[in-house]
Amino acid sequence: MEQQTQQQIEDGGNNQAAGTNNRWAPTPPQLRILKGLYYDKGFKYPTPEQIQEICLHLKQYGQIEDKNVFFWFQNLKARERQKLKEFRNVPVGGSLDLNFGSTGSTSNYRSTDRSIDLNFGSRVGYGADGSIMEQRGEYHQEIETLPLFPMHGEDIFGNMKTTSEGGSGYGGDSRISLELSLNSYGDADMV
Amino acid sequence: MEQQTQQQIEDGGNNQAAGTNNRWAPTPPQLRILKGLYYDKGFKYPTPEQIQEICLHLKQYGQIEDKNVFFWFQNLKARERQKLKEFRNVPVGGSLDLNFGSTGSTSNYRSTDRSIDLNFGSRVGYGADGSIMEQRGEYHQEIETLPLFPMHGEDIFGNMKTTSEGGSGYGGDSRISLELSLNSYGDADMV
DNA sequence: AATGTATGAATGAACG
DNA sequence: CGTTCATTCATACATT
Repeated sequence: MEQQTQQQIEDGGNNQAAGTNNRWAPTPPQLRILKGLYYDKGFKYPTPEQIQEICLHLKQYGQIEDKNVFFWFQNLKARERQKLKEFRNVPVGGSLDLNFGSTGSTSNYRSTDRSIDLNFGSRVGYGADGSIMEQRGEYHQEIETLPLFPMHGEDIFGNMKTTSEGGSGYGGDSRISLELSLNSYGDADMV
Repeated sequence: MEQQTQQQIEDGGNNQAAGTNNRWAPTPPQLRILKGLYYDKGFKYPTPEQIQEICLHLKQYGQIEDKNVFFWFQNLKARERQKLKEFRNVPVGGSLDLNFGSTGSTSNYRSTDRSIDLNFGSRVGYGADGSIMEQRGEYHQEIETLPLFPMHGEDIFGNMKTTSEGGSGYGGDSRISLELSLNSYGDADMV
């Protein structure tokens, strides 16, 4: 699969053919960066703040909004997980029986028992140097202030950024640095 | 739809011309079964488990993967919706027969069981166009955890270094630092 | 060959 | 978050 011949119509900035194209499509550079974050950095759970940072950075490579970044991560996570699960042998059917669950059926427990750290401070933490340190704590991230933005609407983010920084107390410049490793992410995908 | 004038001559079996042919095409038996499920059984929303079961069953009729089944259902549903939509815009001039082709069993249920009756050998004649009826809003059958799978499976750089907790992962890891060289902010690297 | 059509595949967006 | 919808891209055949 992966037909790469697909031309993503990278409107190098804002080629929005007025009214014709509403759907955002990542430009190659944007995609490269996003993939770099996701795969290289293992950065999969960006907080609203981080989404903004990323989005802001990606703007120089083409038109893009916060929600696009948000969806991009959401979709990738969802699809990756889906793909991953297809392995379990899941016969359980009338015609295709199963019986004796031999085969290392990877019991994917959602264990709530983690003997390790309890000091989950799931909440994002900003390093002193300004780098963002975070990553989901599994379970349910109860980031109190996390609004879970999307949902139809345009300004989903309108409320989170802007003025207050919330508890971070990190005003103004929460600059992040993306150390983009020039990997061959660019698709150039196969086929 | 399907103005069956086309005889998609897919080598009824296994055309895998190594490397040359990547795109899956249902073999006649597979197509017959799939359509039977969709039209006869009104089976339109297979769960991941059911998809696997169907796929497994169809394997005896030719090479096939879960995602193929997944896409098949997705596309069929989408295209019927699309067609119905078009109908509404048609300048109602002639005779749009809204055939309610209830080919036999009207079982429009979302089987609460994982077993799918693939043993119906009845050939159906769904040559008609949108004759599908609504079925949305059905209740969900909470089986357990659901997988799914689509999406490309490219692992080009398969770095995935991160935690990849996959499911139970509660790695202490989860701590990345997003370093985005902001220096490129001013850079005019427009695509 | 060029054009049209059916359909597999991919993915952004949105729902519950 | 898992699932579904909407659009679009890509490609195999079919048609003329």
